[in-house]
Amino acid sequence: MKVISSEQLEIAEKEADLLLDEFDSLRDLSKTIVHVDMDAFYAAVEMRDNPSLRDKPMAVGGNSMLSTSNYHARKFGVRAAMPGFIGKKLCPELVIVPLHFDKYTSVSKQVKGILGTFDPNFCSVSLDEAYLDLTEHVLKRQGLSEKERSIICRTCDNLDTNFCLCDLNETIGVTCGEDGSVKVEVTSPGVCNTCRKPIPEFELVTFGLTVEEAVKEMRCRIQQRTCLTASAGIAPNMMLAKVCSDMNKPNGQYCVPSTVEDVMSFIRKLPIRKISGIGKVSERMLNAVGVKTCQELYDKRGLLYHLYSQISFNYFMRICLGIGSTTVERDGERKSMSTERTFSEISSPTELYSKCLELCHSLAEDLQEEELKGKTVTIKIKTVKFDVKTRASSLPDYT
DNA sequence: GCGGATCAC
DNA sequence: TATGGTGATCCGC
Repeated sequence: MKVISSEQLEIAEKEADLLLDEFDSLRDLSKTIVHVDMDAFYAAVEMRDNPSLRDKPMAVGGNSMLSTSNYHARKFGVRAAMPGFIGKKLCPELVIVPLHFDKYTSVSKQVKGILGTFDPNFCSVSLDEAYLDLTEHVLKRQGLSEKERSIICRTCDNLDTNFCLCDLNETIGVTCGEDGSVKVEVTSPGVCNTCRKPIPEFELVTFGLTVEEAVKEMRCRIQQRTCLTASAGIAPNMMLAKVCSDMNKPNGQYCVPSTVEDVMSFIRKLPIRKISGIGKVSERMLNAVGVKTCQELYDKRGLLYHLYSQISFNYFMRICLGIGSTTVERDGERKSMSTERTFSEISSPTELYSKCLELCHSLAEDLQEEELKGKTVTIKIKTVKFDVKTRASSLPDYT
């Protein structure tokens, strides 16, 4: 910063303004993108299936690492990616439940089934997160009847296990009145056909024609099917939608309308850390040059132009304009595959080689499962001091 | 292509 | 007492 003159800053600002104009002229507000995010997913599944956990601070994972915590535990500062024993220190009452991956996978499948009815080309990021392009759905939605926009919901959101917890939309029928109005018909009065438990109180809810109504319907369908809540963000691009899904968490949604004015007033005050891709380190570095909000990315564009690479600078300029990707596409071919394990201290070379061989066999198996070969082999080692070193070698042929 | 780093989940 | 695993990307050589 010291050697950058005010002339250089001015020149850089002009360069930046050209780039900003270019990005601005390519701005696409024609798409409606939604980011859906299950609330405290793993913890919520465990609480659903074990009522005794519901009023306790709890986290899912192990003593070495927590994957997620429930909202009660978060009040104590217990967070994802925190070692379990630290969590216990912050909250001695903390209950730690081991991971049940198979369960999360099957719940995730149920959710994906619902997402697919809104956008068949939706793109999932992980078990609990996905992006959808609802542009098509909203167009189609204008022609949907009231019945097609109605679903059956439990009136109370309690998870009393004495009652049927199946999706009522599969056990109870909805019929259409002669005047087009919607009526509910109980086809299995009192008791659920599947689980044989009494059916709880329910009501018919009809959703409107807007994106926001569509997303409410989607979240409601997810809740009826899985007994879990989701939050969602609606915006003209993926970057903004992702930020929005966090605004009214848990069990909420937020929408940035598709106008330049709405996008700009939303992005202005937003702390840079909220943007996916800007982590702890980038935040600290940007803070150091006086950038805390997205507006300040713009204000300091002359300086950033000099301090960062072309790629990073372009990224920052797109952020301060509120521009992001408008095409949700399935990710392409995988580019790498790896296996790593953390184990207690070993220093004997024989033991280290044997550990390495184990991992090689395991990786080879994984590669064969997807019928893949690799050309660059990387070995990674972590010391007791948590130093990480990698050594890579590219082979003449795939192996 | 390599090694160090950051980031997301 | 003790801090994961996987995949992607970027930077500077």
